[in-house]
Amino acid sequence: MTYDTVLNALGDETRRTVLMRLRTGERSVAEIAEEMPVSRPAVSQHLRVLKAARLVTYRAEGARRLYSVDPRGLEALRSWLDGFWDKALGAFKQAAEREAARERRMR
Amino acid sequence: MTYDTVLNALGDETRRTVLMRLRTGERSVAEIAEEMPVSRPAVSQHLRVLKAARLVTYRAEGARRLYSVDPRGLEALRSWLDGFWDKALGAFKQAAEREAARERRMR
DNA sequence: CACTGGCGTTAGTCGTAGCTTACCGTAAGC
DNA sequence: GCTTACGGTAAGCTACGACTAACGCCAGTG
Repeated sequence: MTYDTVLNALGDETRRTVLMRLRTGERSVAEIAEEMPVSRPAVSQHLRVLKAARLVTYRAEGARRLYSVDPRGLEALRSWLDGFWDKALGAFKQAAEREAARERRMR
Repeated sequence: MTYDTVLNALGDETRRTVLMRLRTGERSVAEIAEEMPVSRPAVSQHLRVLKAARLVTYRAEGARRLYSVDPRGLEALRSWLDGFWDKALGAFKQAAEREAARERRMR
């Protein structure tokens, strides 16, 4: 839902590789699992977490479910990152100026 | 060092709040810990992970260590996000076109 | 030189996330 | 109808990671 759900989801290595597989196009659960060292139910559980974070979606095609990347989760992460960057910019400036002052004293 | 170290570090809620505290300026370990529900050693361990991910730095001031945000980790995360976005863009387009085609069939 | 405060480190406990096995529902094909 | 693929769910186990407690180190102060 929010950015912290996204970061929790992306905190796991296996989930990231699942997401990588989907980067080039949609795939079924079995297709994802067979090129990974984990079982199919494990992939299914990871997909549930990724879906809750709005990082993936699926469309049903018969009994199969074709998963693909959902841009909304990435968008949430990006906006959080931008906001954090702006807020922290002042602190960076302070540090840079303090560093510059120290340099002047050294000289 | 790379983006996955950053994502592993940001995957923990406590580490994110530590980073939030540092967003407004540099602080010592004790200062961070006293406004959090965890002990000082716990904060210290989280700071070590954040430091390995280039998300924080510190400067020694006597026996104290004043931690502040390190832009390099955020930069690594941003470039990864941008790259992923570009790679996945093709897949988004495909999905959008398929959706549009389905809409036309429905009509 | 003691001594105190501020941090880091280690050892060890404990909770939880991730994995597997097994089971159940569902959709298509015979 | 029965059977065969596909996938989500439940139960259980294991292992990793987060936390605390105790100890040790270094810098400043008397």
